[in-house]
Amino acid sequence: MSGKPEPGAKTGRQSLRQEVVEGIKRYILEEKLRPGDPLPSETALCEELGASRSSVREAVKILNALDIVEVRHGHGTYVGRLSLSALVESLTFRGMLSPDDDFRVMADLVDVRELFERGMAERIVALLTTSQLDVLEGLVARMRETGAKDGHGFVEVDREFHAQLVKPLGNVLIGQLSMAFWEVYTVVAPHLDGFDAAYEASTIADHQAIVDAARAGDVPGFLNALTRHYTPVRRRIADARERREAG
Amino acid sequence: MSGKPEPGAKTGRQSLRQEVVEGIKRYILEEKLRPGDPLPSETALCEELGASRSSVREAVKILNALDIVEVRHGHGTYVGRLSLSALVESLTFRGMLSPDDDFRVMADLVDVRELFERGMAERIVALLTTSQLDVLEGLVARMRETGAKDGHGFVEVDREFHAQLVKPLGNVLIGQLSMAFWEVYTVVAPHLDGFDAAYEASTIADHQAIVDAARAGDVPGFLNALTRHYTPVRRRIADARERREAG
DNA sequence: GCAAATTTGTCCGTATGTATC
DNA sequence: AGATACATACGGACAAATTTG
Repeated sequence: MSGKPEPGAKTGRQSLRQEVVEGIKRYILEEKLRPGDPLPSETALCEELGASRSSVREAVKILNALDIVEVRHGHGTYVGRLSLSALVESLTFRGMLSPDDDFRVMADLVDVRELFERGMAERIVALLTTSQLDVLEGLVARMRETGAKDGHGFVEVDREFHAQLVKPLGNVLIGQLSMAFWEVYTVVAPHLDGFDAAYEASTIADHQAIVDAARAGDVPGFLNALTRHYTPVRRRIADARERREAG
Repeated sequence: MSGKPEPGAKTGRQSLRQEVVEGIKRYILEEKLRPGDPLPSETALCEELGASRSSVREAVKILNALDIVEVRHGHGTYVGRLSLSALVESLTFRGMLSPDDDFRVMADLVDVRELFERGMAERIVALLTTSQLDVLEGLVARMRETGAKDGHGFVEVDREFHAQLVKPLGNVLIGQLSMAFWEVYTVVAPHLDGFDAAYEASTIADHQAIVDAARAGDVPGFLNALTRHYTPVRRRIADARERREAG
């Protein structure tokens, strides 16, 4: 029980930390805990899993990075929200790291976002209710008001628009991935030198066209509107890339 | 420099650990390191970032979970591969956790995989070279040989097939996401009680049909083949769900 | 508002396992 | 085999945050 790491279990075992990680995961599964439920304190986990506090802490930090566990200082440890925050962190850093390939990361990102909306176009148009369409219309209206003065607010409304767009699908994974990519895009884009973050005036009209086509049940029109919306985004990335290679 | 955590910086700051996380990321960015490049040792990072080993270790473990950093015991710390391993871990656990909603996670997963291939159908058919088609054909042939005797080998070939299918797109994100979802699926599926993991005999024929359509440049046929391939997968998930709700 | 209790955050010192030379 | 450099793990102590009486 003291310093020694269990000389009895000499059989080739993983790092103790990894054992603790699996132990905590197993604990959550076996106790059938749900996001937000409290976990034993660090000292309690030490006893339960037979490890020192350092090992338990490192394990908890790993699970925290994956949003499997949530830690509140001076309060306790809880089951995490299981969001895709780890994907955001990882992809954001990848976008920052690549020295000349960073534009490709952004292009790939936008491609996937467009793919989600194009590929689900039929279902989106069919499933959007009148009230959901009104919400989208309201967001476009907010774009018109916010657009000129507040850049940050505009971006936020834009985000919400695309979140609402894929919502009727009922596929939570698509929604979360879409938002994760959106977040990565907005974080990485400003760091690309020569990147023009300004939104074209046409952006608002493009969003309006998407809503109009959806309301009319016009799938081809919906797809056309998506093309008009994403083309300038792709164009901006390509322009910035050329500008760097040139200048 | 001793025990106290810099009383001078009283301005509302994050946890020191998070500071160290950001510090290490900044170090990699500023030094323009690439995956595989060595990082300073833990003790060196302690000095450089003004933190104790515990804090540095916890920070390194967090970055390790995101594959931003890779640790080799007794050797050193290196820049990670920036894979999507964190997404796999996170989604896998989500699939295991949900008490009755786990089938939905799987269904969402399969939907996205199919969406990738359906949405990119035109580009895939157009971009697949003859040699790439031969590779796909060879994988189908290996399915025929491996199929009966070795279930695990079959699954591996299946995985490789879909990896090769999205490869010509040149969108690394789609390829990695596709493989990540595939991995989650194969890990979670066996844990769903009443889930029939056996592959239908038609699976091989469905893959062959995909190759044939692609070789013929027949996009509608390619889409049909994808439908035939994914329908039984979706059916199996729906069956398992009904079986649980019934039994 | 204060103080006590609980819990996480941070530090240090030391010993051990592992890989390279 | 020995030496060195590194990550792994332990245990104890104190600081900081949060809740509760």
